Amino acid sequence: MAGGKVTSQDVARHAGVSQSAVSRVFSGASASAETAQKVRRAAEELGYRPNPLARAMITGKSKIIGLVVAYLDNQFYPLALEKLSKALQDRGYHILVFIAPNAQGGIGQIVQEFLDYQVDGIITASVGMSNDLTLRCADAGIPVVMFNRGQDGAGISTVTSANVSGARRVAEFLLAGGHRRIAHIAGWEGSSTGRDRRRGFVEGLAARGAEPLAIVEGLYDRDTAAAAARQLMARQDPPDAIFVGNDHMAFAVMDVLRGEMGLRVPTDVSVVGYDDVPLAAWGAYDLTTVCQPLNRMVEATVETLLAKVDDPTRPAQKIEIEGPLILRGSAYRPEGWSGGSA
Amino acid sequence: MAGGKVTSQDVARHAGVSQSAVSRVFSGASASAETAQKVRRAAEELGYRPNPLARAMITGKSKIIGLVVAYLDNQFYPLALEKLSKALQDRGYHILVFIAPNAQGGIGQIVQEFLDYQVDGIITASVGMSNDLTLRCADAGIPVVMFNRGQDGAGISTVTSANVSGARRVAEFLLAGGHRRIAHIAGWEGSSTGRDRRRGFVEGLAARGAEPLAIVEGLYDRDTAAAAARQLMARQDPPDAIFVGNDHMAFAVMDVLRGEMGLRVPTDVSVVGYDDVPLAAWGAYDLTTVCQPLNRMVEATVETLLAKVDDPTRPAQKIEIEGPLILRGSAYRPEGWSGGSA
DNA sequence: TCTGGTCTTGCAATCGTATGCAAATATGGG
DNA sequence: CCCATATTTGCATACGATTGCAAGACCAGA
Repeated sequence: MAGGKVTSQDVARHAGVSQSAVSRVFSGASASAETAQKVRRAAEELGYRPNPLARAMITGKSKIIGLVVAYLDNQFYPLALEKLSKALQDRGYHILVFIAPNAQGGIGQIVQEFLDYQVDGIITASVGMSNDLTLRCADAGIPVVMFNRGQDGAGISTVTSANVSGARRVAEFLLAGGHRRIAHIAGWEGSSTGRDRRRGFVEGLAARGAEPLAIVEGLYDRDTAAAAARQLMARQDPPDAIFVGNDHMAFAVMDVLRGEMGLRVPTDVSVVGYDDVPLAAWGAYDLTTVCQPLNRMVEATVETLLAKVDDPTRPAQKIEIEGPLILRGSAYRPEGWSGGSA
Repeated sequence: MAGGKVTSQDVARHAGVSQSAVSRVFSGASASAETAQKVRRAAEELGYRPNPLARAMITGKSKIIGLVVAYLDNQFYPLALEKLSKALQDRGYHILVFIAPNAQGGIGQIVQEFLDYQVDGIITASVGMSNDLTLRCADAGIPVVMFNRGQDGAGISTVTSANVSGARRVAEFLLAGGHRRIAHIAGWEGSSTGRDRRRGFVEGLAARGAEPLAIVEGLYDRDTAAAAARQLMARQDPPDAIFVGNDHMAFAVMDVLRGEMGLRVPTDVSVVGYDDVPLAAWGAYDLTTVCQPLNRMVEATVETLLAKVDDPTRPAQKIEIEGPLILRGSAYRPEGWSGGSA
């Protein structure tokens, strides 16, 4: 209890066994019941805890997972961070977190530091990795899972929601609501989510013989999205519905429509978002949106990652999870729409 | 470039020097210019990077800071996490993050694991630590700074904003605005911020010969705050102004007032929050609130912590930072009020 | 050229644990 | 009761760095 550091040596002496015996007891290797008993007892009395760093040096396993996150101002990611963290904590892992800098090159730096610390695996949340980086990780035997971001190339595991079909459902929903001038404020085209949602939306309209009034880039950024909204509404034929690439931008759009332009939502314009962050359910926005099933995405991410930590020969997986359309007050709700099943 | 791990031994061989020479070059110890040159070159060619775990074992310094965060659904904390993280990254530190479980005992567990990993310091964001825990850390020689949470007892450093004076200013502001029935939905009384804001508010009113209409606990929780708002407005003499213990709860209160009860803010009721999270500036809420100067708080936190990491003999500090009242549209703004200087 | 001092450098021990190997002990079958 | 086999245990080494110590290299002054 007192003093600083108790080592396995100390425990060994106290228990009258060898240091290797202590090590074996704590690393789960075989040991007689009697020895285990003595060791545990001695450890208890001395307040011994195995040193994970020393352990990591030998085994190569640090019980640390590296996590890179980018946009913490979008409420979706703090939540993802929270749930990922908890899920990993529950399984005895720890999290080394990096906030990704905007600079593109920065991610390489970060991965390198992860490798330095011998993390057992890496999760990137909405952050892209170049191919040579993924290669470096594979080379070092460190599994990577990309969360909420798809990536071509067979080497890398990804977990996303079903963005194409989700966006397609939005298109159907808005058409069914009688809207005829439907615009889209898209996410960043450099991200798979941005591209997929856009594609699903266009396909959904096309399947019913319609096409978008306009598509403007929103870059997942509030200011850009707000500007996009102003641009759309300044047209001679302004949209009667806007599908926005995520909730974070949708809030900005609603602020512009209602605050700056005095329009009513959904009476004048219907707005639909994507993500279903908690804020979307709050009274001030009451946003109709496609749910990304965070819990299941997190579960799948952790599952996939740890499976590959335990067995590095596992092939990469691309997991896609369906989420329902959540009907709220920001978009006209046609008769008979029940929220689109998951 | 190829293969897995390059050790200082490899570099030594490649450069034709001893392994200790390599170590000295990379740990900043003295070495002749010529040797340094050879070593760096060899390291470059082989792609060598010092192993921080091995280094930590000997020096005891891991370049890791432990960070505990609790309420990630309150926008203030993701931002704090982001800025703390960036500030520490910039100074060459890494962050081991734990999401605090609701259970009180959990924090002890977490601190223990931090100690296991030999973190160089600990930051707790809005998380309390019992005295025996702080003692354990001090005992292990690990500095702790509490962010946005005060604590009695001389042993522990804290960084907060000036909650008492901030809340006092709110009281003056609301009185100056002609409000006479002013209620308070308080934060959790178990936290210093909750207590200080409440106290400042009461003192501010008292200084002008007024007293609060009512004070209800909000526990920094949306649902609880919403219930508190309903309770207040159900009175025979409902408040004409509500000072809410933080922005996160204030949003819930506004949702109730406007959404459920059809009241207008600030015409029917003025609402003032605390924190000035980004969402407070968004059109849908446009919340008058006291700013917590996040950047300066983060700077002070990191500064204080690292100073003590470098020099463990430094005494604990209690730092308090003033923040201005931000005037927006959720509260009636009396003539001549300029926003209350910082 | 020799002496005294400062800089460099290599050797070897160390941090705390895991693990291969061989010796010792326990177990079981005939 | 003995031999073959299975477990358990301790010894010694390794992981990849840092660091005290002593020996070697170097420089300047006399």
